[in-house]
Amino acid sequence: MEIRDKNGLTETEYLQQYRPGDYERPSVAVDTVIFTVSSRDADNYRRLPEKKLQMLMIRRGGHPCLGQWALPGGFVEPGESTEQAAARELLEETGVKNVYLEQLYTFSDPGRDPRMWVMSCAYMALSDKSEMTVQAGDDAKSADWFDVSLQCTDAATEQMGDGYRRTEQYCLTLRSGEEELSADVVHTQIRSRSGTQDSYTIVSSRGIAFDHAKIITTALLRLRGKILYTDIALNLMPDEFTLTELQQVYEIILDRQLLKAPFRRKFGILAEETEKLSQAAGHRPSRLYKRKWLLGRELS
Amino acid sequence: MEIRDKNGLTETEYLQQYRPGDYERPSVAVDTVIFTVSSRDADNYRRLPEKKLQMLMIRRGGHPCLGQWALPGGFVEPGESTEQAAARELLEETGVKNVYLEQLYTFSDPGRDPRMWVMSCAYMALSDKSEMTVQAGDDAKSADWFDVSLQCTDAATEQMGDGYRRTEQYCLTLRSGEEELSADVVHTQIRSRSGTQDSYTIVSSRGIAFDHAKIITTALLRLRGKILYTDIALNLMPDEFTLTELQQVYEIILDRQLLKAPFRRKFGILAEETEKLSQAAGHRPSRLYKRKWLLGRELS
DNA sequence: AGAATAGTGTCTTTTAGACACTATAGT
DNA sequence: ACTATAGTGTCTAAAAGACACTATTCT
Repeated sequence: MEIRDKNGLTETEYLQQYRPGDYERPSVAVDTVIFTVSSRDADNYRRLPEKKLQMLMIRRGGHPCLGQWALPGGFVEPGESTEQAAARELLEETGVKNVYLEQLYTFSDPGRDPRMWVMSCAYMALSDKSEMTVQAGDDAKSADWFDVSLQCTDAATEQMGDGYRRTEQYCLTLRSGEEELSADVVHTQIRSRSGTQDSYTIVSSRGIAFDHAKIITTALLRLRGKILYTDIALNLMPDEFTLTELQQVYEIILDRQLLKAPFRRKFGILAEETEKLSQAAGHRPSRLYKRKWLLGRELS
Repeated sequence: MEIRDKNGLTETEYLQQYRPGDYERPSVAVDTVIFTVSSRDADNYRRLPEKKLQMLMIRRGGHPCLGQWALPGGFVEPGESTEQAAARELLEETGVKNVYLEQLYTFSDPGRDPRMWVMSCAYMALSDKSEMTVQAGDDAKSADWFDVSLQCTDAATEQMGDGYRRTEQYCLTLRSGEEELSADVVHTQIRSRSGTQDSYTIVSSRGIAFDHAKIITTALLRLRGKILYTDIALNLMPDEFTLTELQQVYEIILDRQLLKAPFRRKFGILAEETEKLSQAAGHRPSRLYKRKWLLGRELS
């Protein structure tokens, strides 16, 4: 680079003399919503085990939000990307590694952390290992899997002169043994010619730290949307699985029943037959499948 | 809050005595890819004007990347969200306001800015006002609209033991009068049971500052995907437009021709008839439409 | 035998793709 | 009359939805 700026400096010279200003900078954290699917045997020996969507939360051992549950996460360190930070924090705080990780959204509302200016670059992780070594972190923290349920309790659209405003109310519930956390989150969309506004507002949050109910809701809605046109759901499956299990995973994520035949036509291409059959079912055994990669193609 | 932590402090007391640590923090910038559609009259009086997809770039007046072109953007200030920062910078640097704005991705590779640790929370904006008051910013900066073209020049998928690696090579070209900027960007996807990696790499960049070629490519691919199942393309249209114009916008974004009848069946529901007809065409005039809001529903 | 799930066949409806045909203003 | 676009009709192929039927294992 031989170009010189108005002070007569080349780029190399400029960089050598460059001193960062001392304006205020935000802290940048990463927080990860990590989903898994658990199986619990049914009461009836004939029936298939019941599946549940679960996510990992960590109990806070200090202020703020002491005693509440937060997403695994932490601050990004110099020299690493947010993605590396998310993977590192997941490993440090919970022992989880080798998972599917995708950037979700960056939350930056001023005041989302009462201590100081903190942005959170949120990630969504998917993993099949229900029996992961979830090791508690350092001080008085404990990690636990929570059953997740997100229900749309109300939705309304009102026309405005030049556009509309739509509000969707969601009730998020997390359950783990005794513990029951919940939050009401309202998603407001305003659309008009003069702009757009999309905001999630936490109406009430019982036991969920910071704005993490917002992050979890965003992750769940993203997951619901994406399993219909990508193969990410396969990251939730073990090495070998039956097509019925795959369908159950879709059903708990979408929170609705699907028909067997059309499901197999559409999503069967994500799986490849093995020679094996499921063992010791109280009924006809089922063929086991393994993941078939889409090789960059899209679904449907 | 009456709960006390291990030091016996309540949350209020804790927050009062809290002092942020002096660990290193990144600067956080916002950068916005703003797209518009321009019309240029054809040589033949009968033919429709030709449409082009355009985006706004700003010439850098200082190091680093002096003389190259960068996305409009700047640093997030205390007390504002990234979305507010993106809107503010867009207004300050280019005079553009009231546009559709959506968060794109947060770029955080260490070393993406040679001066210091800077993350960029990137936004995509869509607007119809081709005749926006694009006022140059402060020092020696100039803003200009560039015609955009993104072509996939090569794609390959190679199977790996337990998964695959796919690489897609894109050639991005930006043209404005004399100025021609271009970059080759490779999108690599690695998928396997033990994780996922998605990276954009800038192979070469001619005239585009920092990693902005990456951001632009991401925005274009997002736009291509989203116009097929949302109504965001309507943000690129003026108040009144013909269905052929709408189709042209889809065609320049997708970079392929569409058939008229199926296009109207699928996307015609995004528009509402007016009484007016287009004027002074060298052929049969066409009905003008205005935007019809989807009211939160999905397309197709 | 009976219960529960596994797996497939097929009918209908909807949507996408392709193409041809008619309509209409301006020169 | 001719040109270029406007707008619609319709045939075909593919995909989605719904449901019924057969198959198989365990108790």
